[in-house]
Amino acid sequence: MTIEKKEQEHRLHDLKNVNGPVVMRMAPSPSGPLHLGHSRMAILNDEYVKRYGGQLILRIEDTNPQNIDPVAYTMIPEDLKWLNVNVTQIVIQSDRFELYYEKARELIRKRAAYMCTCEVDTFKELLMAGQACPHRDIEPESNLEKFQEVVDGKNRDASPVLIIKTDIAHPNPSVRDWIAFRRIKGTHPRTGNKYSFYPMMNFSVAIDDHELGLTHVIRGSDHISNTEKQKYIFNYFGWKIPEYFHYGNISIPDSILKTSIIKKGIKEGIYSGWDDVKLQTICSMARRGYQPETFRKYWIDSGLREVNAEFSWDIFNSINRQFIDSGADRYFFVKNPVPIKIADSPEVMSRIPKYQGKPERGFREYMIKASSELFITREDLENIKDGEKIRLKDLFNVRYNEGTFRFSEIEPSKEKIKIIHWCPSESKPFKVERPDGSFDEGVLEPQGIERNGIFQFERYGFVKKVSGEFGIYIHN
RNA sequence: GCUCCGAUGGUGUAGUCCGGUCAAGCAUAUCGGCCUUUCGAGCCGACGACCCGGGUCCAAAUCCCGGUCGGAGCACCA
Repeated sequence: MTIEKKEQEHRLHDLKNVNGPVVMRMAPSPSGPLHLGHSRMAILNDEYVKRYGGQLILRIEDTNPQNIDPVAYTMIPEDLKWLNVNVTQIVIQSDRFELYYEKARELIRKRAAYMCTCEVDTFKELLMAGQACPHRDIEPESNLEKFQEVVDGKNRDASPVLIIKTDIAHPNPSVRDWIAFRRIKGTHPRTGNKYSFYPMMNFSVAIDDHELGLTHVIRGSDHISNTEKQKYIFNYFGWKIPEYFHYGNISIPDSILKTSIIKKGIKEGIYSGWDDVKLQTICSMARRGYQPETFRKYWIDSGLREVNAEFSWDIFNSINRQFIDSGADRYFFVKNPVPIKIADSPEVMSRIPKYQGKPERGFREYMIKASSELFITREDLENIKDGEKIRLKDLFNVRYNEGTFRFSEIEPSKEKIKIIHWCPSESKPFKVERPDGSFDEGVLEPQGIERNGIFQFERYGFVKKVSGEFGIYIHN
């Protein structure tokens, strides 16, 4: 009997209620460029649109002028392009304020929304007690008037809000009569000072999800109660509610993802910019040598569950390794180099394959003079025992005795001995930046100097080489 | 305060909706071996899991109830 292993490909589960093409969206706020966490929703949405056909809308949610960094308007589409996410339409919410106002007026006329000028604390207290605020039953005409006044920017001193009527006794207090618009001070990067009464995310999202014809919305579990709130809008208008799926949040260890912290860090010089190696922004990870395919495979493999999970750098790096390994020629980089002299060695030509098992890729060749000086890492030197024989990879064997290396033989030993890498004396200084911002300093073999790109430095790790003297560590 | 969700090996997951093909798949980690020279890449192999209790059923990782544990979110950010 032969046991056949069934090859199981990781596959995202199907979406519910798919009838024909889907319309989906991703909706980042433009507080900065996209990061690793964002890439998940982008790729997952993209995968489903690829599966079913349809539209993928990028909707930039810039309805809070205090939370916008203008660079995001250009960086977000670039990040998505790099991730190979196929956006079919871009919608910017700040283009649509008039639409939101119009829908708000309709809701006021339906007695589904009202203007309120209660103090924040008073309003909250009433809500917690399940009591209506005195403004709740004011006639639509009066509300429309007040709404228009605020939209027109009159009565600057008060802090009016537009509230959506839901259920004042709803078991979840946060679902009870929620705020749809509030006044925000500050200049909007795209609309300037034209508007000051801004829609809350729950309002603009509900309107746009309908107006843009969304069929399926997948988003984080942090939106569960928002979905409930937004459904009130759909019901007031009699709109068809999209199919929602809420996935669990992924916590990404050892990462800095909060744009506010990143911006502060950039200002203070802790980070060199959005693409600083210490950050997990898409632009940084791209610069560091991560591949777009890695993001996609990782997120598909992780699946789409309602449970929260933890991101695994081990697995992510392992996937990336699969994508970069075959393209990465090997070179010797000796970190913390120590020059050693080999006694009694003959002149030898060392011929090292650029890629093990693929001679067609070529060789690195070095003529090593008799009794030459070479570099090895301090770590290797410290670990050599007196009397030990070791192999200098693709060169010859040496024996270490009382502080001196003596040539032993060219042919590889039959017995197992330690194999270490080395660099010829004419190697050049080279620096590698680590993901924590520290630097490894050493020497790189001469033939590795000219070429830039992704390489594996043997026994060290994969490095994205950006110049003749500098590279960025990717992972081992 | 309230609402919601989940529990599969060290880690990340597939399977759970529609119970049998699951004596549980994949990946990663670890360990071992192999590449007639990478301790760190690659290839091969091994190890290793269905939270607990009860119920339904011929049959439960899968359905129901209880418990325990864990997580998340919300109240003028998105």
